Amino acid sequence: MARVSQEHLDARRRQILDGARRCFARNGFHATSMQDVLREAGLSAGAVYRYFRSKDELVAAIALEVFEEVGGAFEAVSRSEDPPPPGRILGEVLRLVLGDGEEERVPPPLLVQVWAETLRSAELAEALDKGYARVREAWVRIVGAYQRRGLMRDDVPADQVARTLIGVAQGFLLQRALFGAGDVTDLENGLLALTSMRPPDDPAGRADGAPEGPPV
Amino acid sequence: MARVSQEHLDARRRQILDGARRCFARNGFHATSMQDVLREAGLSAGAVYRYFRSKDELVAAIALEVFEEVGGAFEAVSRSEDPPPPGRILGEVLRLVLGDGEEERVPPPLLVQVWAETLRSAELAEALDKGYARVREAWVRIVGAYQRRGLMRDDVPADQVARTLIGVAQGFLLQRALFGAGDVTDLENGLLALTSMRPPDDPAGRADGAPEGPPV
DNA sequence: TTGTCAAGAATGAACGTTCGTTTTAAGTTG
DNA sequence: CAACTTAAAACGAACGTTCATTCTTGACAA
Repeated sequence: MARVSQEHLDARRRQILDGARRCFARNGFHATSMQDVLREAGLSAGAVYRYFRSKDELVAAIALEVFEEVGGAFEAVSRSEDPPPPGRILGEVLRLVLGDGEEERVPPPLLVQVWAETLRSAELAEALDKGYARVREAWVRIVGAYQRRGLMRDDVPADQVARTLIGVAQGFLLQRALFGAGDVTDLENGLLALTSMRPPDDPAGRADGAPEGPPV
Repeated sequence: MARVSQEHLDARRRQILDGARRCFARNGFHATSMQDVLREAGLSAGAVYRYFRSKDELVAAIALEVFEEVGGAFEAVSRSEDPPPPGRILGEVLRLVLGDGEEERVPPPLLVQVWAETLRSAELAEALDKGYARVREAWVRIVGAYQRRGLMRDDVPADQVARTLIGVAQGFLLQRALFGAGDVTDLENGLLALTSMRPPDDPAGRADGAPEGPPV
């Protein structure tokens, strides 16, 4: 038998995934042809189709990887018992997702393509739903900690705040993909300014009052 | 002459755009074939190609429409001299974008597809850049008003706060597209809670101090 | 160690399909 | 009838995928 080592098989698979990632990040899933992927991976059609049964399978594999990496970043920072302010903690998440300087992790354009593809694939939608549920739970705990410590009014359901915070991170990643610019520090500052706002009808700045009527 | 009235021409064009919008919102630009568009619009190939020279032109027309609608919503609410709190004003924007109950405006899934396509098209990227610049200017004015009134610390550049707020709206729209759920009211509440936070090392809740060190 | 050999891995030309678009002919309207 | 719109068939190009073939690998006999 001329069976090749498992490491070799894994490396080949990764080689294909990496090449495909570059293509997909550059041109999206549908505008990238298999020929493009083959060229970028430096392999022939037959070789690639030994590792992935179809283009769809390749797309799904990459999308699931992206979910894993992004979801992992969101959960990794939620372990703290004494959570830092929202701006800092979101900054940590984003630095994990973007790759801290040296090695690039998830290119924001690829993430946008994955979002778009998720709208068309039931399999991806299910995976994203599960990942999102886990992330949301983790962040509900963070918000709960804020509320228990009296740092945040607790008459707003923690889930709504958690979703808003996750949305802030997603919006930042989207802007990174679309406009390139925007440092993580800018987001940290922006959120810092928002969290330190003073309700307009309450110049004293009491934070746990009901400055503008109860939420609906 | 069998020349048809201008109204008829406009109506036909709109009929095509509407059908294509439904298709694109459902399946994305690339997974939608021209046959799909023709069927949905109830027209033949020859008819459609009389109004749009190519599929790309049709895609661009729809994307530009979406930019116009979303950008318009962001700017429409920025006219106020005495801006409401961020949560409320963002709620207004989103209700404009989503269509206030009755008529649907921009379906969030279509918006996600437009974002993805913008990453591949220089023409769309340019249009989005211009629209984003205008929206950002408008929101810098809003944030400036907050800061001038002492409602928000002014040691954070208004542009960074504006971009963060725009990101909140984009993140909400993304979640609407991906998960369907999430009411605009939830976002208003979430932002209300965030803006009423108390800095952790400053229990008194002074809003214009420097509760956790100056921004970088 | 070296040589042999079969099985697995990789190749790339070719296939059938489907795409966006064009062409041609029939239909419609003032 | 003339001017113009619509329908539908047909086109070339490009796509994802397959398959007959060649190359490479690693166990094993000597």
